[in-house]
Amino acid sequence: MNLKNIQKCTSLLNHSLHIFSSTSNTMIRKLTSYSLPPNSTNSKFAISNSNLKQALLEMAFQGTEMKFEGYDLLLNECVSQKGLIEGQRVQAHMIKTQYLPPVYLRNRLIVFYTKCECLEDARMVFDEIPERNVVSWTAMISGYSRRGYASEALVLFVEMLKSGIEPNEFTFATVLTSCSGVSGLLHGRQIHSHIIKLSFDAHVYVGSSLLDLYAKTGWIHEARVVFDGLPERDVVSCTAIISGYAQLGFDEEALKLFCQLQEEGMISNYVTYASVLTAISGLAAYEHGRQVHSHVLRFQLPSYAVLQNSLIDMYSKCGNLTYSRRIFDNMSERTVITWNTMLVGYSKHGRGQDAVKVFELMREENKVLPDKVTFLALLSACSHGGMENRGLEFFDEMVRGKTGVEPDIGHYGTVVDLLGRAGQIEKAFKFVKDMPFEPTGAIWGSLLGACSVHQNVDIGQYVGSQLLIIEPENAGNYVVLSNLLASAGRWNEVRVVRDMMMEKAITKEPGKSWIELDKTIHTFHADDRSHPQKEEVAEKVREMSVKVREAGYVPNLSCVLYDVDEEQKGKMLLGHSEKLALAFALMCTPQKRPIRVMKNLRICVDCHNFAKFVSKIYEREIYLRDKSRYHHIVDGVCSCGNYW
DNA sequence: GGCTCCTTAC
Repeated sequence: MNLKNIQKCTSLLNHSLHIFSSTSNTMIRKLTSYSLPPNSTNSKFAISNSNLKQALLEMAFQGTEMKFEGYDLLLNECVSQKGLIEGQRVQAHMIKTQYLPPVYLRNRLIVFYTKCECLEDARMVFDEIPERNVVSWTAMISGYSRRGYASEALVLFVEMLKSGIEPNEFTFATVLTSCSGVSGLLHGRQIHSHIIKLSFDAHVYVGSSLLDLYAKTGWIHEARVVFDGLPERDVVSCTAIISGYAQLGFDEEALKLFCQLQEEGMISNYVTYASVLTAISGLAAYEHGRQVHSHVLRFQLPSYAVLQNSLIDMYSKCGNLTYSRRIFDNMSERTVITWNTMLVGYSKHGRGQDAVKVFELMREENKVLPDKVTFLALLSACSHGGMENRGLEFFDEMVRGKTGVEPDIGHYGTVVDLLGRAGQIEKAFKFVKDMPFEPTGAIWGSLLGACSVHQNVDIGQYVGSQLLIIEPENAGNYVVLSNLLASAGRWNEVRVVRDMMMEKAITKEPGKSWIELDKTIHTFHADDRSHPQKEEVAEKVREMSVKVREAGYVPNLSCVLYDVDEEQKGKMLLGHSEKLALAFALMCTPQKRPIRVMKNLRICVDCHNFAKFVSKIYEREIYLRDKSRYHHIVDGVCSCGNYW
């Protein structure tokens, strides 16, 4: 567009200021301020391959009279290209040529503005529609909901009902996404009955949205009922229910359903794979993970960052950091989650140096800014990797406002962990007392753990008493505290703590371990009597126990929290689920093959020690993943350095 | 013309 046209366009737009009153003054002022066309080579339309659209746009800029079809085409293009300036010009053109757009075009304008993240402008258009129809309302509700303005969306939905416009399947599918949290469930239920009343409950999109809402608020059973009741299923509804299970930690159910639906012919998309990979990561079901990856490669799905990120996470949680890093290195566009996932991977594997290197790479590239999670992962990597000073330096940078991320309670917690792990109990204790937040159960808990490892009974006793006030229901706290007191011979206090525990009838989350064999998950509970091969497993454990004792293993009886005699304690230790899983793995896998055992809680000291002996005697590499990190045990030595 | 599912940390 030449200079003459630019001038013409500008003066025409300036004219519009006083001519039209149908659009509010602020809007006109805003639009006229955009009246200078951008350099046409920079314009998104300049690279658009449609000559027609280009011609139309230039006509519009020059003030040529336009009709419905022209505006329609242009706005459509503006929406898909997210061309904010171009779209504003199109609206400016309507104003200046006194064109009064029908509802249809005004709805297009709402969509255009919401897609360009200009919600206020969208609302202005919405407010000025003389006869709003169901599409106008839905478009505006969708705009609010997409941008995270849930309550605005709900308010508008209620206004819509009051105004007498009846919602349809589009409206319901949209408005349900604005219901989340506890109050969301309440609204969701009300909307659900409305849906049934108006007979939209058989609609797939509505159903997907509805079941997703139930899943997100924790009502997975209701979600499943909605899913099973759908007359037809599509990828999205299937993904929603799989993801629902995975998000709530029902990993086995998620994976099972995925396999079942796949057999029934479901064609997955990248969201489905990302969702099921979350479950696979939780289970560390390596064989399933590899299979999903090969599916992704075979079907040549485009390299969506979301999918790549979940693959990185899957490999890291299945113990194969090399593959994680390979995918990471091959990515052309990394998001902050990509970097975080890689950092978390190194952190969980105790590879602090590598984590710091990745973080430095992130800073050098300077394409993506670190966020809260980045620093959480970085600090925890320093902590697990024994890099106390490096961690403190990073934290100091945060406190001095040099990182763009303000430290929150979570970051303070990792510093407590860092100091405690390094044996600086007093410093850690002072840090907790001086920090600008009220200490949480997690923070006292990590400090208590450190006191226990480094045998600081005095601070430990104080920390423990604080912890029992905040988290009286957490059995683990009682166990650690009573063991610490026992190790110092303070038997009376041990008795008090144990009595408190019994009195409050605290139930510990049942420990379980599992392994994957030929894509089947075998789960073991302590003293398992349910596994079909329980006899052989028990026999194998006895055999292992004899062999490791010969090699110098001594049972650590303090890991038993029940008040029974020593012989009984020894027997109970051998019933721990990770030992059963280990035994089963030795029985069922060929010699020399690495063993991968997963545990839902933190591994106990005795089992850790036991596994080290097993790795040496049976010549097996053992990958042991517990709740907080990875233990890679080779020839009797663990990557965690005996501290976790 | 306006719909649904999405990866990291606790």
